[in-house]
Amino acid sequence: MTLDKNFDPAAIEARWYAHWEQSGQFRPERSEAEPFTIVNPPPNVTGSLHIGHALDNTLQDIVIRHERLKGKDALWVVGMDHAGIATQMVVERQMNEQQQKRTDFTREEFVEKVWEWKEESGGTITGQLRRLGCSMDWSNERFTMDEGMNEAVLKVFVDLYNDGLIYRDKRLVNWDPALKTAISDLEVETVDTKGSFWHFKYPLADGVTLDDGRDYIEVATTRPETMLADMAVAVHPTDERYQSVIGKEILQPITGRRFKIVADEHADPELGSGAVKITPGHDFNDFEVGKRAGFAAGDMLNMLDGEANVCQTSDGLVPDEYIGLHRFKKDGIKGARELVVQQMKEQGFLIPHVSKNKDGEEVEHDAEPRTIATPFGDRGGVVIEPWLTDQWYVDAETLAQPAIEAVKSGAIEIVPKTWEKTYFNWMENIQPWCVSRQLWWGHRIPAWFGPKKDGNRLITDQNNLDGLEIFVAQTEEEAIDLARTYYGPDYSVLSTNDRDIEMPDGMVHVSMDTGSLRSVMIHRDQDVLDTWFSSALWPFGTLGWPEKTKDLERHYPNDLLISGFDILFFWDARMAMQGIKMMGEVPWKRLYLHGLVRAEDGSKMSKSKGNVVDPLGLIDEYGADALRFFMAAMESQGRDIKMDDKRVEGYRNFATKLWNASRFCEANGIGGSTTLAAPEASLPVNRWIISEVVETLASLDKALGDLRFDAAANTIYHFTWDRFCDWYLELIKPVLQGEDAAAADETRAVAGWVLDQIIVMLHPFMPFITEELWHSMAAETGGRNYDLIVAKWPEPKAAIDTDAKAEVDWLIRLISATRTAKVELNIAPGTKMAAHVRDGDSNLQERIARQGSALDRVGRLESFSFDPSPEGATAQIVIDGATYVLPLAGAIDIDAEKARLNKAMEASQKEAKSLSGRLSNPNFIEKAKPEAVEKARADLAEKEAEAERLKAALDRLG
RNA sequence: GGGCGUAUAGCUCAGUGGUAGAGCACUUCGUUGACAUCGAAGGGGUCGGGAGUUCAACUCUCUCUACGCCCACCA
Repeated sequence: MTLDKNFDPAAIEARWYAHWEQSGQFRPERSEAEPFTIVNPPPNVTGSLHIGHALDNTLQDIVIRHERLKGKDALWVVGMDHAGIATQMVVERQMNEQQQKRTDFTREEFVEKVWEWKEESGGTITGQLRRLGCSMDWSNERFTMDEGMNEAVLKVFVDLYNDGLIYRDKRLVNWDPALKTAISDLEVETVDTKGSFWHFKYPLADGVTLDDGRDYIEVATTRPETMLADMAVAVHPTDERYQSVIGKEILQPITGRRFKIVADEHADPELGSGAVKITPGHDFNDFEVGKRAGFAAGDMLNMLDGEANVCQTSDGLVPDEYIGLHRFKKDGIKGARELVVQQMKEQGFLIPHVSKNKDGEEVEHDAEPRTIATPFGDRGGVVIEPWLTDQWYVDAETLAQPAIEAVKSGAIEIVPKTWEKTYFNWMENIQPWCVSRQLWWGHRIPAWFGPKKDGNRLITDQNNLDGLEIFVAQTEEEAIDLARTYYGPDYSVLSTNDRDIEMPDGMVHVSMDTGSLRSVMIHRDQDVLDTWFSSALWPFGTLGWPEKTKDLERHYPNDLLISGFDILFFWDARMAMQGIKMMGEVPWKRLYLHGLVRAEDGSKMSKSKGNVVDPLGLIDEYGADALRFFMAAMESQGRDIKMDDKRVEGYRNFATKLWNASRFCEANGIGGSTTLAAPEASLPVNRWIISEVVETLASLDKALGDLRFDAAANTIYHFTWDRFCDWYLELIKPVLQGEDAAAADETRAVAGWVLDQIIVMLHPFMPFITEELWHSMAAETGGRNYDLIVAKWPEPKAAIDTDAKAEVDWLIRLISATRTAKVELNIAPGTKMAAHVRDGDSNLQERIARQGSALDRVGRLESFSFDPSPEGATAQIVIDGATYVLPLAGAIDIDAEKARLNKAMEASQKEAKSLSGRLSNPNFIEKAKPEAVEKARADLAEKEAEAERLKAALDRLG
C-alpha cells in the first residue's frame, strides 16, 4: 500500500504544478493539431487573487485542460494589466508613507519607480494562479506595457487616428478632482446621496417684469456654487409664464454677470418653477443647452481648477473672496457652495423652503432636502466634476456597428444568450470613449503638438484647439517628418517631451527665431491612454500583432473568452470593436459570461464590509481541487454564486472518496490500465460499468460543449461516487475474492480501466489529485509513459449493453428493497436471509445464478428457492414481475410488514389510478403523441400488476 | 424612466410539456479489511400569487407581488 489513508492536497499540489510548468506541458508542442485558444483577462499588476479570479480562472482551466486532453494545440495566453490609475495610486501611496509625493520627482523618475515596484512586488497574483492549478502558458507571459503590446497600442492609435476614428475634442468630461484626470463614462458610479435643492431669485435686468408682476425668475439648483459660471436661464419654449421674458436679461446677483433668458426644451415646466439656470461649463445638460444657445465650447465659462477649487472665469467676474475656495466644504473650511448660499440669503435672493414639523408648525429651511443621483469616480471616490477640457476620443459609435453585427450574425456567440440584449443596448447607445488620462503611468499618447501655420506665420496663441497642429505617429522621428512636411523648408523642427504649462488644456509650443534660421518646437502629448485601450488589444496583441506571426495566424480568432459580466462593457465589448477593426475578424467565437461570487448571505463581497473570502485560505483548508470543483459545480448559467464553505468541504470529501477507492483498487491489484479502448468483458457487472462510462462520457462532453460547468461536474461526481464506489466496487468484491480466476482477471482489467477513465474525465476539474493517482496507480505496473495533463481523453467506442444494464439495475433494486425492508421491520442489516421466489421465470433464475455471490455478499440474500413459499411470517418484496418472499425467523411484527406492504400497494394503486384516468380521457388518446399514450399504457400495466402482487402478498399474511 | 435576472425541500441550488432532484442540514441504524472526510435506510416541497394556452403546465404566454442587478441628463 503506497497511498496514505487520507488525501493531503498540500503534499502534492506544489510538486505537480512545478513539474508541469518546468516540463513545458502547459503548452505541449502540437504544431499539427487543431488549435484552441483562450486569453486570460489580464489581472491588475496590483492585484491579488480574490474569489472572483478563482471562479473565472477555474472555468478557463477546465476548458483548456479538456481541450488539451482532446489533443488540441491548446493555448491559454496569460499576462498582467498595467492598471494605470490603480498602480499609480499604489506607488503614490507608498511615497506618501515616506513623506514624498509624485511631483517631487520628474515624470521619468516616477515612471522608473513604478517599473521598479512592478518588478519587485507586482504580480503576486501570478503565483496565486499557480496555486489554483491554472495551466496557462507562462513561457510567454505578457504585460500590457511590454514592448510588443506597446507597439501594438501605438499602431492602433495611429491607425485609428488616420482613419478619423480617434480625434481630439473640447467638451465636458468626467473629471476626477482627486486623481486629477479625466475618466470614461464607465468609470463613473452614480450613487443616490442626500442633498439639498435650493430655490433662488434671479433678478430680471432693465426693469423687466413677469406677467404676474414679479421682477425676478425663480430658479432651483442642487449645485448653487456653479452659479458663478452661469451663462443663461432656460425656460421651456411653450411655457406661458415666461413668454414675455424670453430674450430678456438676468442680472446675476453675486457676479453681476448679465445673461439672457433662452427658450430650450430641456427646461421642464413641471419641475420647480420651470426655469433653470444654465452653466454650460459645469453640467452635461447645460453644455448642450449652451451649444444650442450659440455658445462655442471655447467660450464657455470655467470656474474650477483641476482640484475643483474656484478660479477666476475668463470674464473676470468671480468675486475675489471665492478664488481658491473648494467647491464644497472641506476639512471644516467653508466652500464655494456654502458661501454662495450665504450671500444669496443675505442679499434676499434665497427663497426658503417651508415644511411642517411634527407638531404641525411651519418651519423655514434654506433648502429642500432631496435625494440626488451623484456621480462618483470609481477609483478616486470623490464627486466627479463635469469639466471642459481637450481630450482624445474614440469614435465608438462607428466601431460598434460591426461588433453589433458580429453578434447578430452569430460570428460571436454570447453564452448565456440573455446577455445579448444588454450588449446590444449598450453598443447601440454607445457614446464617444474618452481615452486620454492625465497620469504618468501608462501608454504615452503618440501625438505631438505644434503651432498652426497661417500663411508664412505661426500662430502663437495655443490655448485652444484651433491654434494647434497635431502630428500623430508611432515614433518621434515620424512625427518630426510629418511636421517638416507641414512647416515646409523654411523651418527646422525640434521636438520635446516636456511642456511649459500645466494640464489639462494648455498645449503650448515654443517657437523661436534664431537669426535667419527659424525653428519650430513640437511637443509630445503629456497624457497616457486608458488602461482598457490596451487591454482591448489583448486577443491579438499577445499573439505578436502587428507582426504576422505564426501564433497570430493559428490562434486568432480565439475560440472562447470567459469573463465576468461586470467587465462586459469595459473589456469584452471593446475587444470586439478593436479586434474586428484591426484584424478584420472577431476576437473570439464564443463569449461566456459568468456571475459574481457572493458572500454566504448573498451580499456582495467588499473589503469595507469585511466579508471577503480569501480563496487561498480555502485552498489551504480544503485543497485547490476542492475549491475548483466547488466553483464548477456551482456555476450554472446566468446566476451568481453564493459562497458555501460546507459545500467546498463536501468536494474535499469527494476527493478523499476517490482517493480511498483508489486505495482499494491498489490493494486488489487494480490500476494502471494501458488501453484506451474498454477491455473485453463477459460479466454483466463489468459490461454494465463500461456502459455507464460511455453514458457518463457522453453527457460530460455534452455539458462541457455547452459550457454547463455545473452539469459537467455533477455528472462526473455522481458517476464516481454513486455508480463506481457505491455499487461497482461493492459488486466486484466477491468476484475479486472468488475462485474464478478468469472472472477476477477480467474484473481487475475493467476496474482499472474505469478508474483510469474517471481520473481522466475528472482531471480538468481536479488536476492535482488526478495527476497523483494517474502515476501512483500505475506504479506497480511499470508507470506511465506520459503525464495525465497530456493524456488522451476517453473514447471507449463501446456500445451500450442493454442486457447488462437491465440485469445490474434489477440487482441494485432488489438489494436496495431488501435493505429497506430490513430497516422497516427492524431486522439487523447484517442478517443473512433466504429468499423464495414467486413468479420467477427461467430468465430470472439465470440472473440469480449469475449474481448469486453479489446477492449473498452485498445483498445478504444467501439462498434462493423457487419452491412454494414457506409457512409463517415473511417479508415480501415485489420487483418487476416477481415476488421475493423472505421468511423471518423469531418474533416478528406482522403488522409492521402489513403496513409496509399496504403503503407500497397504495402507492402503486395511486399511480395506476392516475394513469388509467388519463387513458380513459378520449382527448388524451386522440391528441397526445402516440409514444406518450404507449408509455402510459405500459406504465399502467406495470403498476396494476405490481399492485396486484402486493395485494397477493398482503393476503398471504392473512 | 428603460432593460435584465431570480422566486422549486430547513439552507444553497439543478431540472423537464406527461404526477419533482442534488449537496448540506435533520431522523434512525451501522467498528464485516477502500473510505466515519464513511456506509445503509428515511422524513421533508399544493415548484411565489392569479389568469390563459394545452388532452396534460413546475415546465409555454400574460399579469401581479417580492428581491437583486445594469443602463439613463431630470435642474
